[in-house]
Amino acid sequence: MRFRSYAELTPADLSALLPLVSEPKPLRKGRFLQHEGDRSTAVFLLLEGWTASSMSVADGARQLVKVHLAGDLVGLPGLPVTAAPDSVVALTDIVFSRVDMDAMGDLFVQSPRVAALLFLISQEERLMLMDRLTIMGQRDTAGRLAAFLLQLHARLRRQDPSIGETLRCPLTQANFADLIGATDVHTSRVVTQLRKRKVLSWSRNEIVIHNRTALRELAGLPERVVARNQPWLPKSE
Amino acid sequence: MRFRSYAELTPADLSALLPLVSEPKPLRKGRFLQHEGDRSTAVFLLLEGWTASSMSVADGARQLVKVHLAGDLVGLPGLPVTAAPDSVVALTDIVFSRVDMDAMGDLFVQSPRVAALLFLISQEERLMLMDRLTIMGQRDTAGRLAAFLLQLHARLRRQDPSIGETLRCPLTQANFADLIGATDVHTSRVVTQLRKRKVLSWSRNEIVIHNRTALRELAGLPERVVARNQPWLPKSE
DNA sequence: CGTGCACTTGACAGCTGTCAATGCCGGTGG
DNA sequence: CCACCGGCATTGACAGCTGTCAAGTGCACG
Repeated sequence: MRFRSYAELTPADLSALLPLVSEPKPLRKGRFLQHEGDRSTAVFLLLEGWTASSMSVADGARQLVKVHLAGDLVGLPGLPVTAAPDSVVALTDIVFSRVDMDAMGDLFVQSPRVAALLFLISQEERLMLMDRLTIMGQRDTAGRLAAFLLQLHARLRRQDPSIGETLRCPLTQANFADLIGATDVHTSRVVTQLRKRKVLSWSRNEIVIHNRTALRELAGLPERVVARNQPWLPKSE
Repeated sequence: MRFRSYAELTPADLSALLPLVSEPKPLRKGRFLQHEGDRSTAVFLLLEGWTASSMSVADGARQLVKVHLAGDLVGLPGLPVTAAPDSVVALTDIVFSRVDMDAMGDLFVQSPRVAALLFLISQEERLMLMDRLTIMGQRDTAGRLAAFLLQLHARLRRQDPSIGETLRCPLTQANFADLIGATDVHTSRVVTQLRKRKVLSWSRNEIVIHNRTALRELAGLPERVVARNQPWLPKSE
């Protein structure tokens, strides 16, 4: 669970979270959780698997805005608007649950601490988007790819520290291209170069980082360090 | 105030907000509210004027991540991390106030409704970043400029509907270049083209939109419509 | 063994960055 | 009142990264 990154959860906190989720439902790879333009601004909790949210522009091109991992809340940015801004597609077979918004309202009343943690997580999402925006504006394709790999690796490693420098993921090179705003062709060329320079190895579903320093230099952004247990957070109960 | 975009504020709501802000302080144009890397992760409320937050990458290039207007909270994305991720510079003479984080914690306890509104505003910020990310990945400089102008105009118009199609702002073309990830030289060329096509006029501090449809097409993203008075929001009191 | 998806490679064009010089305008000082 | 100055914007020439089109390879799966 994302919450634990910021503070310990008491039993009371955990029970406050329970009403948010209903029964888990499965969905096949390739199916959509939501389409852009949908009137229902639903929120989901991803329980297993990978999803991606994408936004498409006039000429049909699409940008992958975010990759969701198990434990991530999906759809929050659609909350303030009347139509879903992004499509959410399952990159693998997944298990998800719908989040009841009335329960979300109650959460703010009954568990200020958990609400504050949810707030913190949203700020972290903002920061990740700011980083990606900066990278997109200032770095070439190699730098963009490096930055995204580092960000994704950090997220995966938070879930499972035992992965070391290995990144197992269902994303294709075309997916990475959509994530960093490049074409699949050019992304392939860049990957080939990074392989030649022994920065990483990259086979179908497994990427291994060999030279993290080189990736950091390509990316050009500092690592973000999470601040845990902030003193201003409301106490549990 | 941003909050009013989403719901009416009762007197109780307003009084819940008061402890957040201390005495207003002025700051000269060009001075910094915060530097990237600062250990203090402070939050500010901008009361008058314009600020911009920027992130710089290894080679010295910098990306303007966001332009803040009066009423905006500044520094929230720095909350989850130990060092300030962005620098905040005053684009004009400004008046600001520091936000007391303990009061922020109390806000979650004592006014769930206002906390939920703060949460909604953060989701809106996320959405704006997602839009900008998509634009950066998928559109050329003309499209990026168009999209940013539309987004900025919508924000200004929310504050003051009487501005019509005119956009008065202290941003230079070099600022716009940093905002959309282009060089000042190329931005100037694109502005010249848009002028020739009678899409807009652009003089030092005043931009007038003549053909909004053309801008929308260049941008390639739909307009976002705010959903007010959502039923799940906690009631006041 | 055939089919489809993912990836690779080559050739070429175009958008955009870089370098450099010039023009414009408001503010300052003589 | 006029000359100078600095910030901002414009224009030209050229190189380079990246997109596009197209063909080909390799691997997984039925």
